Amino acid sequence: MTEKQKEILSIAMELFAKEGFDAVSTSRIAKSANVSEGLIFKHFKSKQGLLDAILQLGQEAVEGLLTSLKEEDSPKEIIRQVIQMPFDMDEEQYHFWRLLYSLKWQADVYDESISEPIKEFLTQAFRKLNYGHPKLEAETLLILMDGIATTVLLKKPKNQNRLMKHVLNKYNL
Amino acid sequence: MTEKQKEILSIAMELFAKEGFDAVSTSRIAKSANVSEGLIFKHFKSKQGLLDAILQLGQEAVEGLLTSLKEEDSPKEIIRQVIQMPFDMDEEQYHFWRLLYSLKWQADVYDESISEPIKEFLTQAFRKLNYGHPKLEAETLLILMDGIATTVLLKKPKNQNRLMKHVLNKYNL
DNA sequence: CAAATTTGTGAGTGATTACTCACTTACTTT
DNA sequence: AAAGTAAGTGAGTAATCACTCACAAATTTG
Repeated sequence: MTEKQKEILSIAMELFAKEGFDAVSTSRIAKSANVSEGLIFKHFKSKQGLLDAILQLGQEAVEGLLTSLKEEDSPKEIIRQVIQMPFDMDEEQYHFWRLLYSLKWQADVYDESISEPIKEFLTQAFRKLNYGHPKLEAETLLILMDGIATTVLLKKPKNQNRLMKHVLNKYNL
Repeated sequence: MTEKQKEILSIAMELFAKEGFDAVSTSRIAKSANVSEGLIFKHFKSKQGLLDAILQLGQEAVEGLLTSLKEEDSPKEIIRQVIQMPFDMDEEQYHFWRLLYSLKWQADVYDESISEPIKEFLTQAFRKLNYGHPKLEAETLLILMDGIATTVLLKKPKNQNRLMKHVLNKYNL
């Protein structure tokens, strides 16, 4: 991948995440990335193709995270890691997730395939801990994490740490 | 308010909610509402003005809900009502909330003024019930409700009732 | 009833959109 | 070094965008 390709992807992800896919024009992306507009279409075929490439890269990064979860077998540790996830994101992850969350609301593009495997792990973990309704418990925790991710992505609250500890405490961690 | 005005507002809210503010053109709104495009601008000045009018109406409807919460003084009942909120929406409320939630992700328009008063009520309720950290508890519940509202608005899950009862059960209700 | 105001139309506006294309420049391969 | 391929440019395109405006129809007011 060329330097300019990487630059286009990086700038586009940041702009899409901050302002929304529809609100950012290919001409603005080209200017911000110091690249001719034509190059975007040479490499990514269309604006949608550019978005697809961004999502593809992010998806692969997420799968890396999942692998480390898979190797963990202590149920308490699995739950702890899931709860901690939204609280430690670097800037690139931050942009990716913000983009992904904003795309949920665009017509019919919602995709829950990312959280589905995590739900499986959580269900197993709650079952091992003898929770009454492990699947429902996993769904509820995931929904809570979705809410937490949303507030972190949108509001960057100051007392994230207190919130995290409070949630961990609710699950005796 | 004219019939055509109401029609414009209703159609625009539905389209904005389903496809996003940027993705819907004034020309499409006019066609869907069987109205000339000029009329939209005569009544609402700009596309942004149309959005503002929609949000204004929704805001007023929400304030009605808050009033009934205010009159409730049993802490358990307050918490129960907050938890039940996202599970009973009529179609118009559904469109309004979906629009509001999608707008969160547009650049810098996020507005938490709607949930702020609810947070106050909840904090008081948790305090009355001798929870250790009533404010943190209220924040956490609101974040969970935000996550639940998101899944209801996006996925319309089949077993909403089981989820609701599970959450109520977590708060001994 | 007449005047005035409001409601409504539809053809137009310049600006911006995603995208194309003929072309040059840089790098690889033989 | 010659030929072939990939990277990159920038001016152009038709379509669509939000918005305006001169005007007509309907309604309200004096």
